[in-house]
Amino acid sequence: MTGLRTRQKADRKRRILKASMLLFRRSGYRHVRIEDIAEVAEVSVGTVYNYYATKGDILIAIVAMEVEEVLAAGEALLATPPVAMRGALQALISHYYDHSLNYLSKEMWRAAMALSIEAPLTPNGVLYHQLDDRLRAQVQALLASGQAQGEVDPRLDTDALGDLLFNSLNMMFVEFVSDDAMTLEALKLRLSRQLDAMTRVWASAAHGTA
Amino acid sequence: MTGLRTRQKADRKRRILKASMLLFRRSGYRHVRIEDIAEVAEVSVGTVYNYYATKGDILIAIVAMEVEEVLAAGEALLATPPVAMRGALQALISHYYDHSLNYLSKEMWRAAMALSIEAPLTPNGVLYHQLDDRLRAQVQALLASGQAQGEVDPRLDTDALGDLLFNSLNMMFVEFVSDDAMTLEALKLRLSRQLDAMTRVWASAAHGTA
DNA sequence: CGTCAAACTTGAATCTATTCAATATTTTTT
DNA sequence: AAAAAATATTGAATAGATTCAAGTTTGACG
Repeated sequence: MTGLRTRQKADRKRRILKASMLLFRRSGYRHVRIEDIAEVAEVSVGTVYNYYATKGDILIAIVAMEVEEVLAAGEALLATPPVAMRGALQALISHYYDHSLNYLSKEMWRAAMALSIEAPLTPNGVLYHQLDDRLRAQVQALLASGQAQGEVDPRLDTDALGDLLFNSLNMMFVEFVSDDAMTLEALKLRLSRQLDAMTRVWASAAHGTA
Repeated sequence: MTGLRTRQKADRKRRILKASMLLFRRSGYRHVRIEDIAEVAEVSVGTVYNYYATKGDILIAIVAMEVEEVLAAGEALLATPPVAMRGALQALISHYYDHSLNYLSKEMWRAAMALSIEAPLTPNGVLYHQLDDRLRAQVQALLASGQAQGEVDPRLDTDALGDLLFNSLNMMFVEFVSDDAMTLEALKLRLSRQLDAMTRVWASAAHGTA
């Protein structure tokens, strides 16, 4: 049987995370004070800091949940090799986007991104960047698998193109969360136009239709 | 003749900005307290806030100086239409990168980016995004001019491709400033690989060499 | 000049994230 | 099961950005 202390620890940590999610979504990350979280989680301010080193850590824990789910879904998509690259890319990335507001509000995303940029060497920042790298690798893997199937011109540098595309989709996501008025639809439309521009070229190169 | 008050105002504002640049570069944005700036600028804390609404405003003012210079140099490059698109893009973007550490340290860039993301609606955030948009427009204009000259396949959507490329170069810059060990060389190499991947395809499309 | 209003400056007070020394609880040892 | 050790909790204290009421300085006008 688990020791009392171990159970209490897990329970307190869960309560703190749950309270934070609730409050962050309701009132915004910035506006919520540690004191508020402590109150809802029924612990003291000091205890919150026993479980999470900073307020930002709590937020990044929520981001990690979000991204892990998206990555898992991405793995599933990658498991069945794509029929058409253009559609597969659109599907993968759209899924990233569609899932993004499940746990986090736009304001929470902004705060998380700001954190990861401002303090890239904290455990937080490192974790955030690792998640990004795994997403990037997924996009690159999809392109590589398309190339292996002859869907993509074999002369293309799929790693570089995947890098290019991932960077862009990531930056577009930054702009999406930076603009409360921007819809998912608008975001996906912008993505779509870039995918068209990219893949139209590939096609012409691959089939020699110039 | 200018009133005394007007002159004093300009003088104080300049002193505050100068003191801030000095201190930010020497000790890092985070580490510098408004009190330190006030002391070096020989004004009180309250006065600093009379000229800049927040600490971040001072930083963004420095960023704006930096980016305005880069934009001006970019205009010059655009004035003489490119001979080879690949080289022109590399030259334009390399210039952005090379100039970037003239006024700002990596740590200052990180702080500025974090600010602009976290608070996109403040005058600060808006200004930062406008600067970004002007840079983006420059990349797109270069591509468009290359297309007008027949350097780039006329069927390509240069706005979308410019958007794609700009997003990527911007995100790579984020990663550059997030990693104190990363050199400008490494950054430009990564860019170069993406440009190769992009332009190799265009060339084959444009010249029908597939 | 002398006076008044407008525009500035000032630093003490406020608001929050974070730290830390004092307690309190749980586990281990005897 | 008492004592000692290990581990957690607590909230008061600290630090630094920002605010604001009170006090100054400047410029306009007689």
